[in-house]
Amino acid sequence: MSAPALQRLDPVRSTSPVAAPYDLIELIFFAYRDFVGEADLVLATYGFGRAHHRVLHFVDRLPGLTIAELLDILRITKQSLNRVLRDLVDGGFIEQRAGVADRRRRLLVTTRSGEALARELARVQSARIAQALSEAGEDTRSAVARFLAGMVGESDRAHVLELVARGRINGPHL
Amino acid sequence: MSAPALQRLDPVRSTSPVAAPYDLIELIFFAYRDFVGEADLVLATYGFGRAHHRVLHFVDRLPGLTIAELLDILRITKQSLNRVLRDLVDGGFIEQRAGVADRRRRLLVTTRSGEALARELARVQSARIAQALSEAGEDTRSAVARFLAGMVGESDRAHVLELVARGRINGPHL
DNA sequence: GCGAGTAAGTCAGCATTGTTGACATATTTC
DNA sequence: GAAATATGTCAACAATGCTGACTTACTCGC
Repeated sequence: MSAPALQRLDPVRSTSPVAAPYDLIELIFFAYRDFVGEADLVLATYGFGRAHHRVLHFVDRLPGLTIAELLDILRITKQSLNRVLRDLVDGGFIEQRAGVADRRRRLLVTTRSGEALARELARVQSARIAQALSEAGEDTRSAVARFLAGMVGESDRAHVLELVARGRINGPHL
Repeated sequence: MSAPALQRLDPVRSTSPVAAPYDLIELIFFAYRDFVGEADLVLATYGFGRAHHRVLHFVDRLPGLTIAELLDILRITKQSLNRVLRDLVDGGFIEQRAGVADRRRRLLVTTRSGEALARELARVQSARIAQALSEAGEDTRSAVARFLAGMVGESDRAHVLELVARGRINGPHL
């Protein structure tokens, strides 16, 4: 009598096909909704949107990034990118420099105010992450990082991990 | 000599202000990009987008959901919701029934084909989650769930956890 | 039963951010 | 010098958010 009861309490071990992890699917939605929503409020005071945030973030983290690399990270078209990049350049948040070895390339870097905005946005997102980690227990950090890395498409995973590591060795800005 | 070396290896314990967890910020972006991107491919074959997915998902998980509850979950306007809901109703994926106690309410339920589509989408997302969990180690599941719950805004957290639990007691569909 | 409040639907217009297609410019490479 | 490459740009369109204004149907309190 205890075996069937246990099985009922643990759907993951029920007969195939396996039950979907609906709790995680939904928590990812709610977590992401609030994670980006908070940054949106800051961005709105500058007249920017999420698209601007993504560009500013990666340029800040990977100074000297080229257009082609950025397109590869964001997976959008150059027309979409150019629209928001123009806003950031016109607003004095990002500067473009001609490439050294190849002058066709535009190396993107943040200006002083671009760096300040990028850090302000990182700060509010960091605070939320730090709070979530402290609630979940500090030992969950590496588990969460491994899980998130595993969610990235296999064909792109090595590239993503390389980018994340590249940004990190530039060191913390704060 | 070992103390400063350790400190350099653990920026979280460095002097305030604390270093931002850039790796997690970026992994959240890449993980979410690929998580929803895969479902988008399936949705496109039906002529639907992400907005349709969200509606279909929650109606499938919480049968009898009202418009007001759905608006509260998705945090969009009724005009935006109505646009995609109409597509789903016209396509025969969702049905509306008059409320029992209050006939002004529309109780939303999935049709047979709506349920099938919702499950197909849940299946591809489940596969990615299962793979990420197995790579990260199965013991990471609860840590990830706690972290994600902690990322939800505090004012909405109890509500979100209640919704996730409510969906769960309906039992796995597969 | 009547008036106020509530749940939902709708019309019109607009902003952001994605798309495709076509073409231009500057630079490098062979 | 020709072909390939990196980037920019114009135009049009689609998906999905938004605001504001108004309607319909129903419930509730008196």
